[in-house]
Amino acid sequence: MTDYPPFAVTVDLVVLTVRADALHLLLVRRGVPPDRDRWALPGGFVHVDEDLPDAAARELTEETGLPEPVGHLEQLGTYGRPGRDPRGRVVTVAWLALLPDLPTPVAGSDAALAEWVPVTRITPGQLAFDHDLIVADGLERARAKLEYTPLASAFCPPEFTVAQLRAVYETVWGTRLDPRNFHRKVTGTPGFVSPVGRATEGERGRPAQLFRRGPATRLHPPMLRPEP
Amino acid sequence: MTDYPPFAVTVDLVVLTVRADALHLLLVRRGVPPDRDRWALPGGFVHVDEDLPDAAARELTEETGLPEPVGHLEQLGTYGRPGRDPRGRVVTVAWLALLPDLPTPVAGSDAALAEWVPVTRITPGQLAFDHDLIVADGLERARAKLEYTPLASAFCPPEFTVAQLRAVYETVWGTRLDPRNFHRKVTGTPGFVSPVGRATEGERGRPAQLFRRGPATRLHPPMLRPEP
DNA sequence: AAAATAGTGTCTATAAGACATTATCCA
DNA sequence: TGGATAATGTCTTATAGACACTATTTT
Repeated sequence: MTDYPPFAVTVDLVVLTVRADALHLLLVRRGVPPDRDRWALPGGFVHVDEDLPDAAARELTEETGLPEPVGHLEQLGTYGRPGRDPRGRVVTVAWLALLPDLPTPVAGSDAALAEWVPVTRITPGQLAFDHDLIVADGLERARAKLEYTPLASAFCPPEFTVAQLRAVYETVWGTRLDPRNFHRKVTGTPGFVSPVGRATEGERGRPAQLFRRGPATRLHPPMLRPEP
Repeated sequence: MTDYPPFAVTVDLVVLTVRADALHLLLVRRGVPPDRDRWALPGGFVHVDEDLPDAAARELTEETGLPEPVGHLEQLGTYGRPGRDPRGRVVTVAWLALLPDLPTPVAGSDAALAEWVPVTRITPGQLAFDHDLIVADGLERARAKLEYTPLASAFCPPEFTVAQLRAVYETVWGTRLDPRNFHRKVTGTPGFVSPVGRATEGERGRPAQLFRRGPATRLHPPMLRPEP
């Protein structure tokens, strides 16, 4: 083992949520060099005896202040270009997290410096290290996954309406979808959503049926983005 | 940097090809401990000043003896469970390579011990380390990517027929596809393949038109696997 | 001529796009 | 009652599945 070059291994998180009809990314302002006072992805070093998914989940709870696991967390990719971190040879395993809009805003130890930033506000070169690239990859992954998985519900609370789910698609894709065709597609695709049997109360207009995430892991057939 | 636990970082390759109507995986028999004499994925340590894609490409050429880059190489995922390698904390970045059936069989320095093994011959627990899991993930990735990308042509020589391309799909998916509907789909999807203008010669039956890989990076609409 | 393989055409079933209508709440 | 939102229905178009037929080569 001592014959081989030592690396530091970190995890970095692309944490996305939908709030106020805009896609938001969780960023932290770096308090220490390098890239001090610049925005960066939340993350940190992997512990000696820690598996990679555990490290990602740990950082996610630390940065969001959420005790229980909600939403969705998956590995995005690994970035290790020499020179990407001036401190030395650091390889980072990036993860993509999709979370509902949290009623409890971020609060916790590391979360004090964390902020939700609309992805439209992020400009190239603004982020520390190679985090621009990682964010771009994460956004494309999220957009693509909505096509052939039921993961849009990861952006929703446990019980949600078809209109809420449609808002997720429209926000993440930046497109408008026909409410009637969307309703037919969602309720007609096996396992996409499961009806709760109750409806919303106290809202404007006709009450909407509530649904939970269904058992399907893939959508058959997929819901494809409208072509440009 | 010295405050943080040191890791070794390796790359491992899931190299697939289609030969004799069967999907084959490139495996090496380990010549050194640990797991000596067991089958394992080709791979090795990342060099100090080497980017991860470069390390993967280097290992690929070393193990296959191919000088020029052919086929397709993409990052598959990163595996770092503590204890996955008895030598210490080793994180491996796994890559998926799709290659045409090479007229020159594997030959080269490290390639002497490399062999093409039909994936149906691989039994659980047969491979070293956690390579069973990596192979399973690689196979699923390859099968899924054929649905919505034109990557099946990465298994073919530069010029190929529709029947050859269909054989790739049938072999990777383990299904039979209707030749006429497949022909319509391939030639009708924009950018999937580009006609060369020549045909095969000296084969049995009517000569087949030759095609090259088209400019598309995604298939619209995708070619979905037949449901079970 | 027969066998083999390539390519085209036709009909049907399924799903998506466009859009009208009805249903049920709150103010 | 009117405004707002949810849900259903209809028509058209695009695509996939099933399958018949024609075309061009080798033997």
